[in-house]
Amino acid sequence: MMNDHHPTREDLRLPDILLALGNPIRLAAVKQIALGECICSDFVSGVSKSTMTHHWRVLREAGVIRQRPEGRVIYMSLRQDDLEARFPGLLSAIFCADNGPGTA
Amino acid sequence: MMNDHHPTREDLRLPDILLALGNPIRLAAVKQIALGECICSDFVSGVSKSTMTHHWRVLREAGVIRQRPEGRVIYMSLRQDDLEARFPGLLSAIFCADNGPGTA
DNA sequence: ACAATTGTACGATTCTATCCGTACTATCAA
DNA sequence: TTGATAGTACGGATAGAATCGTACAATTGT
Repeated sequence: MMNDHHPTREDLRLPDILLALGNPIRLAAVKQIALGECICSDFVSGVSKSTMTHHWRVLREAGVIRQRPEGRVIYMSLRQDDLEARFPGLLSAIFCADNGPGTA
Repeated sequence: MMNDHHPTREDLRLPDILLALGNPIRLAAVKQIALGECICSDFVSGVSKSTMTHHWRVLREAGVIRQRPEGRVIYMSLRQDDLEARFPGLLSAIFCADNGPGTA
């Protein structure tokens, strides 16, 4: 069973969010989720399934994404409203940016 | 002697910058530097001098700050222009934000 | 009921971060 | 030249992150 703890909006902490996004795999994952709700297996990363489970957990526990189990899949979405409320402009700055060399 | 490598503007990488800022001590340090150029010993963190040296290095190598040795001190400043050029709006989003619980 | 699919849980390993103390270098002032 | 100051370098301890494989659980289709 999925440990489905999501922090409340008030409990979001900026350092945790920056740390969660400060990993190339997670940043890429979040960018993809930002384009539309998706399930775990939509994301191709080169790491194993269990490693991705770990990354999804980090993102969820930092409050970046929401996981919604439905049937045998888990839909993931960006917590855009919560993040915008607490850290205005942060997501758009991150998504608009060119990540830099070696981060394609 | 200080290892004074600073990445060029083009070499800045978003994940590295987010990772560098995703630490409460470094985030606080950067917020203070953003208020004006300062020297290492201006910053009171509760950790030792050598630990702060480590944090300054992480910030410098990520390209967040610039270190300018002068006499026996090192002036530190935010690389605001470079960061704004590469990641528009990122710094202001981070500095305007309320970090959240337990991050006073 | 059975098999396939989707993802988690757990343990192990490896790598990286954080942190400290001590020793050192460089600069400045007396 | 001697001493104080500002910071780095290095080695080591501890803790945390990333990764994998295997085993498991839940759901769905046959």
